[in-house]
Amino acid sequence: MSHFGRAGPPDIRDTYSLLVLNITFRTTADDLFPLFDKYGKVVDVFIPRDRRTGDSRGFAFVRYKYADEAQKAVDKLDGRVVDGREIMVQFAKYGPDAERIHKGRIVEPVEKLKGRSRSRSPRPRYRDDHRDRDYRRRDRSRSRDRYDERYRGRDRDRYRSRSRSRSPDYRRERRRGRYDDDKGRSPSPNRSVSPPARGSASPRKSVSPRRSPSRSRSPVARDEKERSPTPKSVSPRGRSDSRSPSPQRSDADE
DNA sequence: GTTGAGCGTT
Repeated sequence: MSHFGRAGPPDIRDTYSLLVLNITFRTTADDLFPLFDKYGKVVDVFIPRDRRTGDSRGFAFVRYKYADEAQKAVDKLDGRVVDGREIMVQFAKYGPDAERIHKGRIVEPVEKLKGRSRSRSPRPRYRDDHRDRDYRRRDRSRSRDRYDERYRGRDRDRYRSRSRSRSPDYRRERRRGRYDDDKGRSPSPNRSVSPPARGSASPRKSVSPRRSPSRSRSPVARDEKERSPTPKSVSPRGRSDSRSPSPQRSDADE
């Protein structure tokens, strides 16, 4: 039914892929299908989602059967507000398998229709094809790197596949940008493997400044207070759960 | 519950 992209690419003999950007994170293919289908024959609608979380990335791919209809949808739906967000529809350039050309068949309406409609979107941004696209890729990481940093090194390779092979030095730089305070972590190899005893590891900085005084002053007293905050009227729900009730496990975990 | 430049799967 509306499970587009669930069974993989249906048939891309001469379908034109449109890239829909700036869509809401909760917009599904079902919402885009009737929207794009009204302007032409939509072969398939696919919305890439996260590998780990499974959430939408914020963009979708709409495949049209004809380029004229696709172009029309781009001109009509591009810049249209969907779900309260303005979406941007444009022809997909980067494909998993060079959809632009299929078996010698020219499937690139962008060149043919490029001069047809110049009104792209109310929000024209830099579209540098031969420009240094390294900075843009690095820049967009600041919003989704929170996931990338977890599986970096595995699935990340496939993402880099579509891009030109870059030196390994590049990825170090981009990740260093996030850890500005990590500039001095290199000469401290033992620091990476010395978090066993947080109570005696860093006597100088200790852990948290807020809970530090409580512990250093009277660790037992705090425990008692947390365990029995108000003897006269204790909460029936058990607010003693304020902090992790199992700190011993967390210590040896990481 | 968050995030908003960009390009895709069985």
